[in-house]
Amino acid sequence: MTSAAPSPAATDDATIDTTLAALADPIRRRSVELLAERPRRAGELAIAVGVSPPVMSRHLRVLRDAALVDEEHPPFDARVRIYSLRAAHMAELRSWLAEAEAGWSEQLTALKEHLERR
Amino acid sequence: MTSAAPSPAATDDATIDTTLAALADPIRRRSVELLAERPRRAGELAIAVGVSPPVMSRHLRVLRDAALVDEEHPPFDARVRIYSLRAAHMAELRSWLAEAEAGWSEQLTALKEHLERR
DNA sequence: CTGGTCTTTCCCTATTTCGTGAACTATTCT
DNA sequence: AGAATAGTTCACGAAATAGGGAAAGACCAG
Repeated sequence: MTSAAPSPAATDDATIDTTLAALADPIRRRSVELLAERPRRAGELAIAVGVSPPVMSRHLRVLRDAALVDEEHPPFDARVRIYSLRAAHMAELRSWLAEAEAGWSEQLTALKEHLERR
Repeated sequence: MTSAAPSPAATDDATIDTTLAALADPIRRRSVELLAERPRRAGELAIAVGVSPPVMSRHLRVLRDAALVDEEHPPFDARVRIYSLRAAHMAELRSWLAEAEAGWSEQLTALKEHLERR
């Protein structure tokens, strides 16, 4: 609305919204799982998850915008892009989960009682 | 496709996929936050999150399909639907997160070593 | 310089989803 | 019975997103 918008930087654009939206896709989540083991190249990921390079590239872009992965050029071959996991913004998701679970714990107690009474 | 589809029960249809997809929406996540405090009626939620009843109803349907919330009719007024949180399928998300984080911890260790060696 | 490799971007179409407004079901109140 | 309430479902069009394939950009090897 106002002309003097805060204009959040692309790197800072990662909210819980974008994090969850990024992880909501099976291919992206699979990629994250693979990257959890060790950093990998884009093409390696494309083959591993079974998608074409263009599709993989776009999914990696989403993960990058969500600040879930980090892109880097290896010194030996500048064509290659090596992707690795960033833990930082995942912590935000974790804290949100923990907060929500705090509320559940109360209801969990009630649920347990309910189940035991059956 | 085939007429004899496995037809997964609506209650059992909750995978991590659907869980994350459900939580990816701001309105739905806000609803979950509100339900974490205490169970609420559908209309109450609609007003709280600032959406029209039809929209709220649909979002609640998504949360219900994801097995994140539970619907129940109160004894005093059968028109009302009271929604409450279900913790069960969220545990799946938590375990997935923990698994992914297990992979990160190794990389964090390696990173620390790398930084200390410089 | 030329060919081959790794990855991304662009154009296009198909599918999904969101929100609005009207209509509908079920239930309560007078 | 008749009107009002609580909530859901069914139209519709608008917007975002996913996938495929062609082509471009950047780079290494001969």
